[in-house]
Amino acid sequence: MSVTINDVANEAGVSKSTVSKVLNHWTTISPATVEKVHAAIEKLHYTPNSRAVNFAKGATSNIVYLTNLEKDTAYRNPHMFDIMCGVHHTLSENNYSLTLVNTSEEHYPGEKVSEVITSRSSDGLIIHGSAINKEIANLILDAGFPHIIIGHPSFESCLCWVDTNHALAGEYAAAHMIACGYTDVAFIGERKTDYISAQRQKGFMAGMLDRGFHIPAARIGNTDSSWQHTYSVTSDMLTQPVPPRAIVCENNTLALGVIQAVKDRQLSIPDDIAILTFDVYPYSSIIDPQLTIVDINVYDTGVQAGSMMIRKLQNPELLIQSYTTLPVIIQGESTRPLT
Amino acid sequence: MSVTINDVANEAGVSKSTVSKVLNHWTTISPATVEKVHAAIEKLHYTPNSRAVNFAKGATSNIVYLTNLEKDTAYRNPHMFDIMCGVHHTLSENNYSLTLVNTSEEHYPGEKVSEVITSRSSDGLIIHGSAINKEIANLILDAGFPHIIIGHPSFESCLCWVDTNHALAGEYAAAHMIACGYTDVAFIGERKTDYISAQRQKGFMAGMLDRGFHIPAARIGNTDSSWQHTYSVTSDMLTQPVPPRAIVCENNTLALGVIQAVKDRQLSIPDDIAILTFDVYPYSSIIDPQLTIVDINVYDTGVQAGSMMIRKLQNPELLIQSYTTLPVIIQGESTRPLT
DNA sequence: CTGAAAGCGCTTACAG
DNA sequence: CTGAAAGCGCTTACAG
Repeated sequence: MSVTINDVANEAGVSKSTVSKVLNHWTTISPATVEKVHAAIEKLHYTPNSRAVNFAKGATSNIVYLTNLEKDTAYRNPHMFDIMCGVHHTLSENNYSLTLVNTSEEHYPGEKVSEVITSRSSDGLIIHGSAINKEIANLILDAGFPHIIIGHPSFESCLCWVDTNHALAGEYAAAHMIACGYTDVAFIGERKTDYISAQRQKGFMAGMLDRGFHIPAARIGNTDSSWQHTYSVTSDMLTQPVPPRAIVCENNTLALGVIQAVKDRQLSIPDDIAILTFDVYPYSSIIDPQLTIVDINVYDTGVQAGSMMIRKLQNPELLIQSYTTLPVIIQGESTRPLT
Repeated sequence: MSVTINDVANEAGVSKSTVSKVLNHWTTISPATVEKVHAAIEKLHYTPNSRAVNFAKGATSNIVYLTNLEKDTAYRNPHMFDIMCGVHHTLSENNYSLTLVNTSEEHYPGEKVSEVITSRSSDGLIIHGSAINKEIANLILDAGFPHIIIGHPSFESCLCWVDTNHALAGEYAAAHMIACGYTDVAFIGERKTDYISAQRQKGFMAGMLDRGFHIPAARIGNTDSSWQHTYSVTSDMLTQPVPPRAIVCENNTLALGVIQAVKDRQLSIPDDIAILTFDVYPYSSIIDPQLTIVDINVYDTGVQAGSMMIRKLQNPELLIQSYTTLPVIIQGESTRPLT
């Protein structure tokens, strides 16, 4: 039917071993032969059958992206797909393909991972943080299967992972506020037990302190993440004898409550109260006023995870546990340099 | 190294042909033999090497999802990923895997499609409407490669596609308005040349007419999609001697302009003016008031596309050109039955 | 109902 | 620098 390596060998007048070596860029082939083989390939429009290549080489040039995929996941968690696009970009540059595997419909934990590992249908596994658990960790570790987890697993292990440094993003927030001239800045976060919120707060406070400004406890508000609670915590802060000059909100949802509390007090943003938040959310664009945001480039996180996977594949012994963060300030109308 | 079909054959005391037949559910094997083979498989924890299976069968059990993937695609076009999740769901139920291929970084149009087709790395191609063009169409058609396009291509062809019936969604909007008791309903859409807007308008008007209500031209507003224009078109409509009782907005972005125009006139939603729009957008949830929406279940569109692909694979001659739409009314606070 | 044998299209030691 | 041969682990006519 379709043209095979034998047809090319015949056309070029060489053996199929030689054609294979040309295809795989062996350096021992004479330039003249390489030339002949290429001419034959062109003439016959030959493309290697990847199924045969995979089988002979014992590898697939395919990586699995393991995550939870349900109706509406795309709306609720667009970040996960942005990460995926970054992963895809790097892998595709390195001639690897990316296959999706869904853990949300498993019959038992680890079902899909065992399938991937035992069926030898891919060379490595990139796992979104939301899909990792101990069962999966053990399967991977026992099999010695190449993997990268996106997001620090919540349990101790010698898994390979990449994660975002949220404290660093908090420092960026502090740096921006100081650069604008705001020195009395409050922080509205989630519960103290929320990992990301706590990290951002820590980084923010450290960043302020490094620049000579200590943030007192009265300037820190912890909420249960609800609109109502955020509104009331913010209102309390604004009615103190000396209200803060600026507020860092730990996320966009909190920002909605904070903005309303500020507006209801007839205060102007940013002239009376400046506001900064983290992460571009799907609805960031219609928040009024347009907020200044410390955004984490999660696409880049995906790109990094892809590179790590390529390195793992070349050097399976490699233990990777790394923080990779690219924070970006997106300047909105809710902060402005004091003149 | 790992356990092969030969090991299983030895363990079970049969030939590897027999093991293969059991694996492939041939009906000619005696129950006793099937039993023995299964026992051996269990004992050895055997899983077929999918690379070998693919090669021997001349198929991959893999489908490619072709689309544009860039940084921020996930935020700008979450619908595309929701469709993808639907496709993945169906394929995975049928033991097919889904591999992502990106057309946005091609060196020349059709590059990725040729690769997919000639490398025989997948059994079929599902193409998101945004990625289809004539080059790709010709490659697919010439190769006779199994494919489903999601979205009616803009050019004439005998490609297989599935698409959404937007006129039907328009009819749903009309039905909902009438059910609430609103009979004098305006429609605010995009330019007349916008396909989706025109279809929705057509369906809406037909739906109203079917129920005995003719919508006059003065109740139709076409905009250039900008906030400003939408605001002014709406304002004009509201200042007519008899303003409409309800407004159907062709999308959420238009709805933002419409809502502002209504509010600025001190009119109450839905008591003075009821509002309905189409599609759940990422920021639908924070629009105030929460809008009543005719949503298209695009996950279901993906599910349907997946089924179509499975049918195509079983019957390659099948020509599929079908509208598959599952509109859903999401009741918000912007419409309410008149009592 | 079962098995021996050929074949799927490559890669890779190995010999020359 | 090149080629003959074995091998990768299955499937599938075909014969019995």
